[in-house]
Amino acid sequence: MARPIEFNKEAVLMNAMKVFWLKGYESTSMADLIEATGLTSRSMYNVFGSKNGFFKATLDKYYEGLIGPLAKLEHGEGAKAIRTYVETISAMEPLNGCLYVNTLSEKNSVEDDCVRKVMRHFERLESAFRSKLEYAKEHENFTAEPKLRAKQLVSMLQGLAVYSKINFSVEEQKEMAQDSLRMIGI
Amino acid sequence: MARPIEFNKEAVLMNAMKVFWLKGYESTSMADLIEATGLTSRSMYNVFGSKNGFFKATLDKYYEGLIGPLAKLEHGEGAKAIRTYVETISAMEPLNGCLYVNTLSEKNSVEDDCVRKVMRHFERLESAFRSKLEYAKEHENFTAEPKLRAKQLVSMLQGLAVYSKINFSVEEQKEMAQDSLRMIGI
DNA sequence: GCAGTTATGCAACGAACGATGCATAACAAT
DNA sequence: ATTGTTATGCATCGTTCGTTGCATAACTGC
Repeated sequence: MARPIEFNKEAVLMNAMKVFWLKGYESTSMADLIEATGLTSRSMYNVFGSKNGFFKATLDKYYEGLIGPLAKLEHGEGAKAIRTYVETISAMEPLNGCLYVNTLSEKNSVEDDCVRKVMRHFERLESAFRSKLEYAKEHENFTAEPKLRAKQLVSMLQGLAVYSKINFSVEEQKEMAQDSLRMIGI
Repeated sequence: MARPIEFNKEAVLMNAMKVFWLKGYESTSMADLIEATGLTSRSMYNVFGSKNGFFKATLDKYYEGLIGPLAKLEHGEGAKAIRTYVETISAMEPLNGCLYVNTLSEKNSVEDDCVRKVMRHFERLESAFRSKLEYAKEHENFTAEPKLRAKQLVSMLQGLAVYSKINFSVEEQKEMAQDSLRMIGI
């Protein structure tokens, strides 16, 4: 029917995501995105509508790297599922912390729909943790309060994302996550 | 000698700090600061030199609220000192998380001297934790690895600052901090 | 009261920001 | 080959950004 799109949308989103991840939403300019993606300003606006729309699309791209482990956690059972999840996440290279955590830090700068997307993810994660911990309390040798410890797990991962900005080492990150699991009692 | 300054520097810094804290460095404009402080643009530049200089001064203002508990921690002894510190920090109202943690999240947007200031603080905190934990291992009933657990303590507090953006409740924050101390073993 | 010094008030700077108008190019359907 | 539709290339929009020049005001020391 019409002229086809020339660029690879997935590659464009991946490159844009890395820029937002590295620089943050506010301090990433359209010029930065143009340089990183090779798109023209006009094409970006045709496809994504606005800077915020573009950012939202890159959040979805980032989510693609999160949903796998999360789904596996949700469909898993007990402490084992949690260990697997935490080990997977803590082994990821933190290009610049975690894009979702960075977005929370910038929450008063980015538009609401983006913040809500991020918050929903963390709520879903906490809920999954709680569910697995409740199972572990009933059928395994976990004794603490699932609701509180689920919060601790989320908060712990968020803390790691921040800490990685001070002391970046995947090995250390993994070690800290392992120790956290031990402390939490799973 | 010359015309005296008309504004109250401490009040100006306090108001500016709150704006940076709420909105972040990048998305705080000079216009925002003018509105919040009542200063004219010209006076701000006379005193602080630049937006970054102004921000650095507000970081110092924020630090005034941190140095008290930190100094008390450093001069204290063993697990008790750590408990006191964590309880004090977790009882603070997180206007919008923690300004220092927010600054780390924006670390690729703010100038180096500001980031270094923040990083030095967390390094100093971690070092203080380690020192107290080493004492606790020798003279009290603490058994874990001080170096690793000191990192956990810093990371835990940073995690709390992020988590407070999702679920803001000082009571819950205090509860989580208490539980963290329990988990860490002090 | 005059000289020296610094803060303030006002206006405006150039640059960068996000976003858009419009002519043209590239395709599919007929 | 013509028509309809949408992407691209290019120029540029109006705003907001951080920052500054300059005349004047407010003070101290002599």
